[in-house]
Amino acid sequence: MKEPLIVLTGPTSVGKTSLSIALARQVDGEIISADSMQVYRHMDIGSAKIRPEEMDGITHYLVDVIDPLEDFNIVRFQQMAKEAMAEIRGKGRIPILVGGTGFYIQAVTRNIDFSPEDEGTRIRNDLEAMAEEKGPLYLHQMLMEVDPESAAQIHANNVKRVIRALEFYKVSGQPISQHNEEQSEKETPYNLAYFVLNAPRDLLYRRIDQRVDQMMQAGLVDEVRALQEMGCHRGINSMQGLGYKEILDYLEGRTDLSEAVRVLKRDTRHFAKRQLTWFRREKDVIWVNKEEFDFDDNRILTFILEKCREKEII
RNA sequence: GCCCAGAUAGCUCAGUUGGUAGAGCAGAGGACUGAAAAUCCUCGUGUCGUUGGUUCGAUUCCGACUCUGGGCA
Repeated sequence: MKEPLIVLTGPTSVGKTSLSIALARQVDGEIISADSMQVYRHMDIGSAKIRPEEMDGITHYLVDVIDPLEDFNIVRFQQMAKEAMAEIRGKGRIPILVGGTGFYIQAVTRNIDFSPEDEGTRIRNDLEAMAEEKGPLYLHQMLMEVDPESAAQIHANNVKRVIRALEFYKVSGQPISQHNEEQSEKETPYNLAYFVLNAPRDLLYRRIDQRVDQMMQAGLVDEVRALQEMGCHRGINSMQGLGYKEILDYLEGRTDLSEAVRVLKRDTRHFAKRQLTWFRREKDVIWVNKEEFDFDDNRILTFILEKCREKEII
């Protein structure tokens, strides 16, 4: 019998957090955060991080574990998530993956293979410099020569993706297109129940706008200023998060505050849309449309538990 | 009351030397396998304010009207 794993996700501000606590209570589970920003310490308001008192005694993993100046990525996430799952299972409990970073969830549920690459970053810096100097088409040409299949799939303007493909080829000697194809054929090693919480688009957007206003009232500007004083700047991974890059733009005088807030709301709406696109593509996902349950969390929870029983997870 | 300037896509506006129109933003869809809250791609028909006139033909020129700014009384 495969080991059970519950996933609870959905677009930003749909209401995952409160539901996740109730779910953990019901199934005797512990929560692993699948969120690329809540891993960082000192980034509480902007990442809408769960507060300790909200946890209601449920153990959380991968929240507040990385320094904002440190680099974090999907490989480290996958490794730490696997360790957390082992620990939870050791206690006889069920791991629940909760968060909005679809790529991170996929790394776990499909157990994507990331082989070690130490020299990656040096190559990456060289390629970035080259892109800067000679333009995106030049790099795309380079990719065309070593991995025509990837070159056909990746748009030349998508410099990050082109660089990664080139980097992969240089380090492994294998085209990334081939690697990706192999990985995409993998089946999940878990007995999986993958729930995507969703709500009507206009409602979702209204909640996003409201939530940004609440973040501002809660002192987002002060939080970002403190991070700035710790040495954080827009070049590092953690400061690419929504709420951080916009407020940094304001603090560094590139824009005024009302414009920063406007852009933050807009980009958060765009982000929610991209999250939904990602989940639509994932197979074997159970959609939970809140309006079908009259927005009643108890009814939603009952439905989720029912599905978990069907799959013999609980 | 008079004078001037506007009235074109959900919003801000461009434009048509008269042959029924296009940008940005908003919005929608998609990609994604070591930056992923990142990065990238695709998608624009709307009584061109209303109504007469000139014209083969008017959103474009002329008149009247309505509304919105601004100015003068």
